[in-house]
Amino acid sequence: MELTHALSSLPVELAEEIKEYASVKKIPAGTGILRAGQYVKVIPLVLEGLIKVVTVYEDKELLLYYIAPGESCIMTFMAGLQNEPSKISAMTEEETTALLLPTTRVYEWGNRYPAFNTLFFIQYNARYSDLLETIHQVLFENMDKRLFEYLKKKTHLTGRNPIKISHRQIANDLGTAREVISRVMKKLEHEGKVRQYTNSIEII
Amino acid sequence: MELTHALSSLPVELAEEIKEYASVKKIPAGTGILRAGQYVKVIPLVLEGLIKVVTVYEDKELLLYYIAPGESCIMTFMAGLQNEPSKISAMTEEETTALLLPTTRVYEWGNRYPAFNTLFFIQYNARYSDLLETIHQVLFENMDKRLFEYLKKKTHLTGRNPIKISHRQIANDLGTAREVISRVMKKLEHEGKVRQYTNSIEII
DNA sequence: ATATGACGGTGACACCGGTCACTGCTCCGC
DNA sequence: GCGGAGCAGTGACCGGTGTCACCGTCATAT
Repeated sequence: MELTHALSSLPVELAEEIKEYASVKKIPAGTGILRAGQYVKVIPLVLEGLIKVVTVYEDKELLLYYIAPGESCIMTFMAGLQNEPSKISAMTEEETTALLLPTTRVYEWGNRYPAFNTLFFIQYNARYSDLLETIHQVLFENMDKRLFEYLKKKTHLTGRNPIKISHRQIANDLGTAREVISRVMKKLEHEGKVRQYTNSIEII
Repeated sequence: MELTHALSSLPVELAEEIKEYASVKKIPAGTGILRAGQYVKVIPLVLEGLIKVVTVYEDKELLLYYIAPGESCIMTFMAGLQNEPSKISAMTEEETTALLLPTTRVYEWGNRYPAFNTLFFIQYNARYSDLLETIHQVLFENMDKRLFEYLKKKTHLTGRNPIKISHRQIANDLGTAREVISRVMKKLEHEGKVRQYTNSIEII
């Protein structure tokens, strides 16, 4: 996604000002963007790539949602707004190019351009919905379905079908143990929903 | 909480305008405010009482969080903003007086008074954090702790200690079965953390 | 007084998922 | 080639919790 397109919903004047003060940065895959407990100085807007957001709890973690191109990590916005430390962690899942907005400017822009706020309200919205869906899955679905949904979402977001990922990775994202993933993967394979190759998994 | 105090963080001019267009309403306990799938015309700001917000999933439900005095149900805001149906349900837990803001005015106010947006950002924040905590509890804690935390929060929010509530109610809120609550309550009682009377529960 | 309905208590049971212990495989670096 | 690291597969086990069946108690309505 190009920069101009990402800002197309905003007044031209504001878009120009953003381009002036924000910087575009290319971030390699697997880079930590935000650690829980950390304070924040920039708000990223993803242009290309994929960021994943997780919550950590007593050495276990859980994938909360992904941030796709055109979206922003509002947790950083939130953290800056109330000057609170972040409750979540974020890292790049793919190589990612992002527009980095300095927090100080962001709040100023919000005051001067009402449309700028709408953008963040929409983001809050999306994240809230994501969390709600995560809750539903965690509480009401069993591993079979959670795992399958996870794989589907992953192929959909990355655009790759045999995806390269280890069982351990999946277990981390779903907040469970590796053995469990092994077991359930076998079951899914048996049901003809997935196929496993060395080093990768294909959805059918 | 009085109306003027609730609006004290806003510019006087805006507060006056709000008082002009919004209406204060007293709602009896147990009234449905918002049903999942419904569209919204007013945004409530709680002045007195307590609203609870739940999500429904295949005839089971789960308490997401409470809305205390001074807070607002941003899900209604969200629903109005994108004209989407609500994904959650809300009802009064206690008799509640609320300030009802007509959605059309709200967006206009957001445009004219930047400070008004901040108020909603803070609310979004609070709800996001609530959801995150709910996720932690559901995924990482067992029933013992979930139930105890639930009771603690309830006494804290209502200000009553022997609280009047049925096992079935609790089970609904925690998204589990009545028998489970019976069982775990016995355990908590045995551990000396709670006491059960006919019709009510006391925390120790 | 009796019937009805809501509530709580309880035992038996099954299932899911977390844990442990161990095996075998592949890919490296030395 | 050898050893170590990381990964997947597996069987055994167990604890938590959802479910079923059933009973006793209490309050209320008829």
